[in-house]
Parts: sequence; structure tokens; C-alpha cells
Amino acid sequence: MANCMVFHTQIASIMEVLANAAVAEICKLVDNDYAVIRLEVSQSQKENRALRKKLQLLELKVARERVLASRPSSVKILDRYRGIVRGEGHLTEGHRSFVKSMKNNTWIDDQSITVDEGSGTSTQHVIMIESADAEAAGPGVKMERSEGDEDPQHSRDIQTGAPSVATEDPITAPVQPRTRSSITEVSGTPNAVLKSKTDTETLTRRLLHTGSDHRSDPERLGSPPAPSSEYLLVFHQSQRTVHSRGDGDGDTLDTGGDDPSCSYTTEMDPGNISLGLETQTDLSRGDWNHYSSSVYSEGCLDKKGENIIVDEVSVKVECDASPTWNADSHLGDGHSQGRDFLDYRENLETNTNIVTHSPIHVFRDCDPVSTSMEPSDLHSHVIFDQILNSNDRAKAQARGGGSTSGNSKEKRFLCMFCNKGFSCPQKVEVHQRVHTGVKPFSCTQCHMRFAQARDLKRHQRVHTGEKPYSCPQCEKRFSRQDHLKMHLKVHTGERPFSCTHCGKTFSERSYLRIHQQKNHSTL
DNA sequence: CTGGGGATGGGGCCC
DNA sequence: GGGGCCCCATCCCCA
Repeated sequence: MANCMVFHTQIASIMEVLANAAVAEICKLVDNDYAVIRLEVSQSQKENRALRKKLQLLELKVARERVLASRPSSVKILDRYRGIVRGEGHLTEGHRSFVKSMKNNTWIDDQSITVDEGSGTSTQHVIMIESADAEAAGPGVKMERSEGDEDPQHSRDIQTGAPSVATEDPITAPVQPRTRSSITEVSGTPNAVLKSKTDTETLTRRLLHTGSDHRSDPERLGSPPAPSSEYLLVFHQSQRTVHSRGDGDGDTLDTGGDDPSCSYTTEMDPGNISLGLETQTDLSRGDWNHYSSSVYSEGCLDKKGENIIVDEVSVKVECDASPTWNADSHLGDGHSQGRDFLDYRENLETNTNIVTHSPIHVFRDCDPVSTSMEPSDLHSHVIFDQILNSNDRAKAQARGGGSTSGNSKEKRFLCMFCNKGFSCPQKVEVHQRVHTGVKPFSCTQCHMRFAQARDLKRHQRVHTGEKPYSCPQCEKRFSRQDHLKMHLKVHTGERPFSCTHCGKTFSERSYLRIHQQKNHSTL
């Protein structure tokens, strides 16, 4: 009996041990599962946040498209002006940008934003918004240097030609001198002059405010966009045109660049430029803003790689700027980049049949050549040298290719940057490399890169020493036919280019141009 | 020595 | 892909 009792006691203790062990095991399992669940919940929350951001960005896009559908705008970016300074006296300082609302003071009409910078060492900016009233105001409309000239490299002036009632009261809109940027806002009426140091947000607000006031006139505006949309549009415009990264200290504006759906990276230097598209974005009308902002910007630049994120916009322009320019008077030799944009906007507004070849295709199709990162300033310089080479744009337009209004039937594929028409998408792709700086063709023997395969092929003769074209008169040999043709003028004495001022003749047009610049620059 | 102009070579880009 | 033109930089010559 006693043994039986002992046996039962042992059984009970064993059972207790087993029960404890089972409980411990269960607790362990529960803890593990709980950790897993917590991890999953955390991940889900992250995903939710990311999706929320995406949703917000999509809403922004939609709103922007709505605005674009109702209000055309344009970006005018001027190239270096090397020629004679011809301009209005009050605009003779270095680097100016103009935001000009033309025609009836409404944002429905053309809004051209011109970024015009010069000499590379100074990055002063003037953004001017003018209206017809402002122009009519004459002397009353003046542009004043911003008081933020304590740092001339980051000053921005804004002149707006909006009616005085439309001009935001500086008191009601306190500025936030968060950056060294400064903005001078001058309304179209003589007695409404605003000056303020502000940051880009302030500029955005001011632009918005002006636009809203214009919009508030129902007679001028057929279908006013929603205020939120308005804000978005202006916001982007201001980003694109105002933000400047003079010394790489980054007057950048973060507007949701973390959106993974619309980011790409770019690497640019004089010889190495590639744009690797990470994602695809519909760059139809609405996304033009999106894209152009990124193309002409350096946004969200990291310390090392200058990754450009779409919607992250800060424009650095380094051009030899003409001190004067306005949207209505181009220089004689034509710097029409801005006009290109303007025309593009107008065309988008008026011609719904336009087939625009998205530059995304350019990015997607180009050979993504890995290149080394370059300093951001160099990036900026290069891309704007290439993008803003409006001499070429003007030249292109002079050749009759600028606008396709006349030949859009054959050239249905438009460059979204300059509105130039092409007969097939591939040609648009190649052409748009002019604007994007994409150079898929790299020389294997040097760092040079080219936008066109033919250019690379031609370049490689530099390395091979191949000179297939020989002069029949002097045995000189040339690598290029056009150089031979030019050389032949030495023998023929052909000097088809004559100076209209002194009658001196030259064998090349560039000689004549240089001659006129040196000797007849005041004419 | 200097500036203007010619010659040449290279890149950009349109046709 | 070739032709052609433009622009620019550089070197050189010469007045």
C-alpha cells in the first residue's frame, strides 16, 4: 500500500513536471508567434504608410493634370547669351528669370517662366510675372533688386503684373526666410510693390495667390481649377523655375520625392551622362510638369550621387545670360528655348491630337551606361549647357522645325520640350536627347559620350586617325567631309559671308559673326 | 606684343 | 547613316 502511495506520488510529480514543461513550451511558442505577428503588423503598417503616400501622390498628379487641362503654362529657360546686350535698362543685371503672364492677365493665357542665368559664377535669379496691365503700366512697373542681396548667389526677384488687388499683402503672408533665397514681387500696378525675403514656399504661395486672384475673375477664366489643383500647379512651376542651387547648398524643395513610382536617377558630366529610369510614369499632359521638373532640376541630391528624383526640383542654371530679355522680344540671334516651351504649352492646350513622345521612352530605351558620379555643380552645368542651348533651339526653329503647327500632319510626334515635330518616335527620341542630355553612345577609348551613334562613329576617327577625305589641290586630308569642303574654300577663295556693315567677306559664317561681334558690336 | 583673321579639328544636331 | 551646317576652341600667321 505504501508502495502504491509512493508510486502515485511519483506519478503526480512527473505529471507536474510534464505539465510545467508543456506550459513552458506553449509559452515559448506563443512568444515566438507573438513576435512574428508583431513583425508582420509592423510591416503591414509600413506598407500602409507607403501606400498612403502613393495615394497622395497620385492625387497630386490628378490634380495637376486637372490644372494643366485648364491652364496652360510654360517654362522658358534661356540659354547663354553671348551676343550683344540689347535690353531694357532696368533689367541689365546678370541673371534674371521671368515669369510672365501674358494676354489679359489671366493664367489661362500663356504663362512663361524663364530661367535665365549667366556667367556661371553668379546665380542671381529674377522671376517676373507680368501681365498685359503690367506692361501697360510702363514706368510704374519696375523690377527691384531683392533685399536679399546679402547673398547675391541666391537672390530671386519676382515681379508680377497682377492687378494690385491680386497681389498678396506681405503682411498677410509672412515670409519665411528659411533659405537665402529672396523674392521681390512687384505687382502690375505702380503703387503695389512688394519686396520680401522668402523661401520657395513663400514664392509658391505668392504665385498661387496671384494665380488664384486671376482665377477669381470668372470672365477671364472659363473653368477655374480647384484651389488645390491650382496650388499644385503653381507649386511645381515655382519649383522648377525658382529653386536654384548656386553652390550646391541646395535650395531644394522636397515635395514627395520619396515616391517610388516616379523617380529616376541621372548621372551627368561632360562626358558621361546617362539617365536610368527606374520606374515608368505616364508623361502625358499632366506629367509634363512632373517630368520637366525633374529634367531641369537637381532634386534630392544625395551627397554622393546626385540622384534626381522627379518632383524634387531645384534648378540650377549656369548660362552666360543676357541681362535683358522678355517674353516678347527675343534677341536677334534667337534664343527660343522658352518660346519652345511656350509653344508646347499652347499646343497642348489647343491641339488634342498631338502625339507627344514621352521622354520616359527615351530614358527607358536608352542604353543605360553606368557612369561615375560627378560633382553636382558639374552636373548642373552640363545638363543646362545641353538642355538650355537655346542657340541651337533657335537655330532649329529658324530652320523651320520649331513648331509643328504647319506640318503636324506628317510630323505627328512632338518633342515635349520644344514642340518640334518628327515623323517617327525614334527621331523624337534622338532629338529629345538634346534636352535630356542622354548620351547612350560612349567611346571606348576616351570618356566622350554621344547622343547619336553617328557622332560616336565620327568621333572615333580622332583615335584612329582615319582621314578619308583628301583635298585634290593640296593633298591635305581630313577626317570629315564638311571640313574638306570648308578647306576647299581656301583654294577657291570663296567667301560667301559678307559683313553688312563694312562689306568684309568671310569664308565661314562663324567668322562673320565673330567679326561683327568684335567690330560692330554696337550696331 | 597684340589683335584680327584664317585654318583646322571637334561636337551638336537637323535634314 | 550620310550630308551638311553651325558653333566653338585652338593654333597660327601677319599687320
